Amino acid sequence: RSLVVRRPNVTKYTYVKLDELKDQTVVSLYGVVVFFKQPFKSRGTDFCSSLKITDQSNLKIVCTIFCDKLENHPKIFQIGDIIRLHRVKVHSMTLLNTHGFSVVTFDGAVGGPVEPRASSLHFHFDKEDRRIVKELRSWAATQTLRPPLPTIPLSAVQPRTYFDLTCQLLSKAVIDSTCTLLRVWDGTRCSRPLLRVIVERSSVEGPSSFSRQKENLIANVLVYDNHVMVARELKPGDFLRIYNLRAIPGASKVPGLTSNQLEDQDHLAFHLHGGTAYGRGIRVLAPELHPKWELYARKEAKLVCRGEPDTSGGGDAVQTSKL
DNA sequence: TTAGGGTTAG
Repeated sequence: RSLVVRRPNVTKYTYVKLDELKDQTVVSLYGVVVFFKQPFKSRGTDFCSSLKITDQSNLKIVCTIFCDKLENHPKIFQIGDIIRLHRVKVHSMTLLNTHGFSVVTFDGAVGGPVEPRASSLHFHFDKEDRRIVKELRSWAATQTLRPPLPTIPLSAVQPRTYFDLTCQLLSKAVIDSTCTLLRVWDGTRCSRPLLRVIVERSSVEGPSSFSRQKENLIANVLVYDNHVMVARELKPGDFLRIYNLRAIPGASKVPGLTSNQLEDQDHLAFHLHGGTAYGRGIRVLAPELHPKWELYARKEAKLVCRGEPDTSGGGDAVQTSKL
């Protein structure tokens, strides 16, 4: 009988800076995200994540990740997120994932918890990683890495603008092969009236109607083309960030029926147009990025209901669990 | 292989 002593995995990763990249080599590195697209279906067999990263060398390097499984793509939610890439290959000053590739991301906020968001089941993470993340955060804080679009609440949305929306999906409905309706809220009331979109009850996933008070808080988001297949995977109750969403006044050219075309002239609809320009896309948010719904929603419920109890039965104030 | 950032045009 023999005793097998399993040595701990002592794989030591060496991380290079972006000004140390040599063509055709396989490297591991840390960076700060300065641009990203959520994974989108390529014309080949894989999803594609397209991003640009930087570090203390101040170079900006494009990185492209092809992977057939969505969950293996980097979990990036905003400009300034920290990313760690293992085994990417340098191709004429761009990076491509290669065999054995793995990725972990972190929020970029100085002083925040260093919580790894891994895209693989097993990953290495130790004190040294913690140190590098903190170092990169501090450096990034001295740079100007503002996102091109702010994440703003519905209450601050202006017509004819593009913005990122953090919200909860309440229900969804397939409208046709190129368009899906997402009914969402973020606990704030839009300063403009919201367009109503009427769909067949049978096509709705999730509740098909809500209390009148709640309806006033629900934004109808029409997602088109390539976003339809991402929308298919979403479940009512999911917390989402929708990138490069566009607020459009008026009921014209909205597929399906709206309640009253004339009356709804100035009502806001939200369109997620086809394509991935400007990082346009949808992402389910990691739990640590879930907004503080109780605070938002309770406050809003008071404003809306003026202290009167909600009539929907479930209560409008909090929707933290699956519906 | 695929994409190779830089607004749909509903």
